[in-house]
Amino acid sequence: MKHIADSTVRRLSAYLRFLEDFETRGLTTISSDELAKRGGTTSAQVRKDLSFFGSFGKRGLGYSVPELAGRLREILGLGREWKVIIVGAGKIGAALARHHGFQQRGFTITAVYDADPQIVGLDLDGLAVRDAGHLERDIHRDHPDIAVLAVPEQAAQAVTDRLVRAGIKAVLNFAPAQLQVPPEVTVKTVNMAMELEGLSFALTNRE
Amino acid sequence: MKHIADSTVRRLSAYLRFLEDFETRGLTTISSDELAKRGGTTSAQVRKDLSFFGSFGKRGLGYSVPELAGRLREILGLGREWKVIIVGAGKIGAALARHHGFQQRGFTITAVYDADPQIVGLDLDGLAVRDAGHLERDIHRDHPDIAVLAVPEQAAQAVTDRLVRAGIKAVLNFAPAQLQVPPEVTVKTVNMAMELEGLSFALTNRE
DNA sequence: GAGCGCTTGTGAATTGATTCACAAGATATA
DNA sequence: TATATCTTGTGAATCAATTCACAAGCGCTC
Ligand SMILES: NC(=O)c1ccc[n+]([C@@H]2O[C@H](COP(=O)([O-])OP(=O)(O)OC[C@H]3O[C@@H](n4cnc5c(N)ncnc54)[C@H](O)[C@@H]3O)[C@@H](O)[C@H]2O)c1
Ligand SMILES: NC(=O)c1ccc[n+]([C@@H]2O[C@H](COP(=O)([O-])OP(=O)(O)OC[C@H]3O[C@@H](n4cnc5c(N)ncnc54)[C@H](O)[C@@H]3O)[C@@H](O)[C@H]2O)c1
Repeated sequence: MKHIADSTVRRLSAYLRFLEDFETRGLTTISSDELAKRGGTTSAQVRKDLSFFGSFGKRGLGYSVPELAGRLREILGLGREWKVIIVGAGKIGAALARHHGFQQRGFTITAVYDADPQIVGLDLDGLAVRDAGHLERDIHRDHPDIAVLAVPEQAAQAVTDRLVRAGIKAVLNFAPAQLQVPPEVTVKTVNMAMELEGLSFALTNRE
Repeated sequence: MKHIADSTVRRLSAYLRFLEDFETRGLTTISSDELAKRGGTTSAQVRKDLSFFGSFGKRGLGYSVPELAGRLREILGLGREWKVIIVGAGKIGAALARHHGFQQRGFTITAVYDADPQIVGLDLDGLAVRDAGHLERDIHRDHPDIAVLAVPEQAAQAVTDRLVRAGIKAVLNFAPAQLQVPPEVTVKTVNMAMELEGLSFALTNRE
């Protein structure tokens, strides 16, 4: 398959969210223009994004809301359950573990780990924090798909190396670090400090 | 000034982080190539990024670490304190309020708000959660620079409208919503569901 | 079933970002 | 002062993403 840009995937994800909203409001068809308005883009962009994967619309009519939603779920790989583990049960890790919004898109948090004996064993809305020493054993046994990294910056690379060695192929990283991984592993980093600095730049260099 | 791409600003932010690391390790000069290796980019990219703002290096030598760090702080607007308020003191809002990592870059959390009377008054590491009803009054009085939005999706647009009307010009949004704001307001959205879906896509469409 | 209004799908054109490649400046050495 | 070595700064070239623009398809009406 042709290479798909990251920005395209993000927009597909946004389109799906809008479609689900339209679906609950009982609408059955939608045009690329309505979808674009909702997502702050253009109708040509919407059609181009979809065209990488096939043609899902009807000329003169638009797209069937449930059909397009289904296609997008398929494209994004949301037709199955993904097992997610969280490493680091501190402030951000605990907030994520107790967030139930990911479940509805098929991301199930199956385990949470920490290295601090004070934290191991704590209950996070029904999930007991496990000992990070058992990470490898558990990964070999349970085969989680995605690891969320919520440990301090200094520990981030070392924990990543352990995860990768144990077979993890996808990491969502919250530490403000540029992680080194082999090419078959995908990392997405959420760097809040960087976002704040982007705002600082915008406020400073407003013309 | 010429328009600067978002991706450029993010890289500048990353360079600054590396420079600070080099600084603590006692290094005094660095080449664009070393900076590039550390940030997973190329030396030409580093030099091009910097060239938008001036020429800070010495041919044959590289860049002075403390000087370049200073210039980057200036460019990013980090030479001052930014007052940040957090709206929504739930799981994610509380985690952010209790995170002390933003302070060292000059982002001071000055207040946290919530609409739930059960939550108003709670102490978050020394910050008392204020009543969201006082948002406008407090913004007029304290002039915060940046608002972090950590309220449920359904409340996000309404709260944003209130913030914008009260004069806020920069918003860091954690709700999975595409916020509508006038052009003089900058919004950055951290959408974790979208990041997870990006990983799902990568795992599914691996060639 | 011809004509009209609407919207898709997609090559072509354009705009934007990254990479190339090299002249020119800086230091060091003799 | 001449020469060798290194690395910047930047136009030009390439690569990538977005926008344009329009032929073609679909449904509706008469
Ligand atoms: N809290 C926030 O709002 C926030 C915001 C932005 C970025 N971050 C980043 O997220 C990461 C976590 O932040 P936090 O505020 O949750 O910190 P925290 O100190 O509250 O939590 C970190 C947890 O990781 C655990 N840990 C340390 N080493 C470990 C290891 N090797 N294996 C397993 N667990 C380990 C610690 O015991 C601790 O419980 C940091 O990198 C931080 O910079 C946090
Ligand atoms: N917790 C997470 O890990 C996580 C992850 C991804 C995204 N998010 C998003 O972040 C947002 C907050 O999530 P959360 O898990 O912290 O939810 P939460 O329910 O724990 O907290 C939300 C808080 O906002 C407050 N609130 C509601 N309306 C308000 C208003 N009008 N003014 C001020 N405060 C108001 C509520 O009282 C509550 O305390 C949501 O949009 C969620 O989708 C959270």
